[in-house]
Amino acid sequence: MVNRQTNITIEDVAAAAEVSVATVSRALRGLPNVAEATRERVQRAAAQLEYRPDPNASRLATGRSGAVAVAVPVLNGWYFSQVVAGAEAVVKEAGHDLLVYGVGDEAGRARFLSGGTPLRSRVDGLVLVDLRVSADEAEALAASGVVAATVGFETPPFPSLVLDDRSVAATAVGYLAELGHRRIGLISGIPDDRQRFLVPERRRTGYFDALAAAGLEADPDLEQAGDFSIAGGALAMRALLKIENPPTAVFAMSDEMAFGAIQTAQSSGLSVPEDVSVVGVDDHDLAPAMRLTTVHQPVVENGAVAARLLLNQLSDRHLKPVRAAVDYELVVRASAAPPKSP
Amino acid sequence: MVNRQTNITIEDVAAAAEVSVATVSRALRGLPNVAEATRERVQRAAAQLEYRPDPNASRLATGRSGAVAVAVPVLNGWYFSQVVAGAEAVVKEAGHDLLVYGVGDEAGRARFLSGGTPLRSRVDGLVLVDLRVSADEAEALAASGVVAATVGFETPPFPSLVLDDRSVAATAVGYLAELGHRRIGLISGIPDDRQRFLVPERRRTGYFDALAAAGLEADPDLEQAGDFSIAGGALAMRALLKIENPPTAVFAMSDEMAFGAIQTAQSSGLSVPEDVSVVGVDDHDLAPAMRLTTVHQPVVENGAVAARLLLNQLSDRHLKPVRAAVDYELVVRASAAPPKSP
DNA sequence: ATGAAAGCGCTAACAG
DNA sequence: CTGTTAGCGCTTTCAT
Repeated sequence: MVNRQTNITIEDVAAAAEVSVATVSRALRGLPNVAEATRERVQRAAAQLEYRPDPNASRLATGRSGAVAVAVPVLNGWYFSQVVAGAEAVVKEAGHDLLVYGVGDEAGRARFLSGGTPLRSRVDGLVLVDLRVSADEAEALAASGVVAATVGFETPPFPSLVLDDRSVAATAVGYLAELGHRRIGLISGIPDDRQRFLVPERRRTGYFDALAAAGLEADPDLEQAGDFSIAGGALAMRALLKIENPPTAVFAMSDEMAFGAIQTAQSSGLSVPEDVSVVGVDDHDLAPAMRLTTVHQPVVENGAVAARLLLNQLSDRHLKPVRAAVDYELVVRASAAPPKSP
Repeated sequence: MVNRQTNITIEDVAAAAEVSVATVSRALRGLPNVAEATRERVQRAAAQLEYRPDPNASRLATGRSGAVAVAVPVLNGWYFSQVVAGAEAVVKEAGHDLLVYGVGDEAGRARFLSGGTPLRSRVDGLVLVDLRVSADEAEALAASGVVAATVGFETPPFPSLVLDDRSVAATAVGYLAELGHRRIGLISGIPDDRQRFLVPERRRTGYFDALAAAGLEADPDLEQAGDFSIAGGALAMRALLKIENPPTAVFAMSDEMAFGAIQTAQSSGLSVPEDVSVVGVDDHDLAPAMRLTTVHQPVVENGAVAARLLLNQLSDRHLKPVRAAVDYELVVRASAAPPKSP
């Protein structure tokens, strides 16, 4: 037995209120079948003793943890930190704890989902952000009693919040095409990562859709992976500017990559949008300062909505899982303009 | 009793390995006094059954939770999300769970620390980021058995990681003075928030130090609160540009505020650094793209170091609390230059 | 409406 | 080196 503080337990309260522990338990949790007078007496005693139920004991007894986790690929990407913040507010509001997992690479993801990390009885629910879950994994999760809500992709047994990435990309690229651009570059996601992260693939499809709709033909040279980071975007742009017939406009799948692209363009002596136009996705906090034209999505709210979806499912496990859609909108600022006529 | 899955318990493993539960417990936790052969048999059985110990049961039995929490004022500020990310990696590496708390306003902070939120037995330790803790609160925390590590300020009984904010500010402002600026504005923190957040006050002192060292006199009109946000920085800059004799250079206490300031300057038709110089603090991911001259600090590492400090204290509670210092360094980019000669 | 008592699954003395 | 057993603090039948 570890040396621990003497803490007030339910028995102390029971003694003080001169009732049984069972009654204390009922009274404090607002359960029925407790005389009002008794309840008040118990509450007074509890308050007076500053009694705080031990969460672990009640978790053990009930099988629920009162905690939910949010798992993201990385914790310090802008998008993910916003989503986590949104989820945290809702989860805390509902009186649960929030665990966070930065799942990182593929190995981490698999370990996380497959129970190597024993999620079971650690959390009641899971918000999975942009993490692809196979049907098997989803089933395993469900079987181990955790319910999940996903944002960024659908996972059949669970409620999910999705952004129509294809249309988002098509909107951005369509805008560039309308402006008159005929060579539109693409700064996409992580190379060879289809397993893990569906977003890039879907935005890529939207890019091709928009090109086709504008009667432009795709050129594989026009695509560079940017890793969803500022540095990655900068590198991708560097590569794009080096090709034989460089693009006059670039669609970056995230604002952070767009920022990197702008940085590269400027340090290569090109001005944006005069020499090259750039459009991103997200509407990052800094997009106004960078005067970036981008497709807005309500990132913080994404986290909040996902958390709510999860909480609903938690309170009624037989609820039919819903599929919610994220609203998005093109925000025109000053990083895209018609191409210079030669 | 709630309807729960039939999960594999330690008894199942004991039965399979034909030993007692105590032996299973010892074997699996790597405790001494277990014959190697027995240990292996137990491990095999556990693996075969896919046994995962129930954390709640062991928490209840041991009194420790295997989890630590990190509390920050807000979750979606850049600095804080980086710190959280750094802490998460270390904490997970050590096999603990990480809870996050966005403590927000003063009320939230007080509730959080005073046990209204029963932290006790929820987490073993706490990383407190830029949250001021009174001696009483610290004592209460310690008494309830949680150990904390703090970053951004010192809290006597606990280990802490501090940045010499005064010198940081003096470095930035001194640089501006050296460049020849004589009217140097200050974009500071949250007005009337001394209780909660010490950073602004200390950086403010450094600002005055540097002015004095350069033989410049302080002018109250030159200070504006910026709320540590981009929008706040933008507003503060707007105010600064409106005063009678506007500054030729501005020191913003954070890069995000500096970004806001740059944005305002530019949209007012001023160019940076030709018309007005701006220096920040942090070395934000986007500082290179914004060409911001700033004082670098290793933000992610701050979180990692704090987490390590905590973990050390956790594994040996009689360790003398340490006080670690953050390294910082002026990074010169292109947002500051000598003032225009009139 | 209330109480007694049997667990929840695991750990830690204490014996052997 | 291993087993027995008594809790950890709370919830939940089942009686009353």
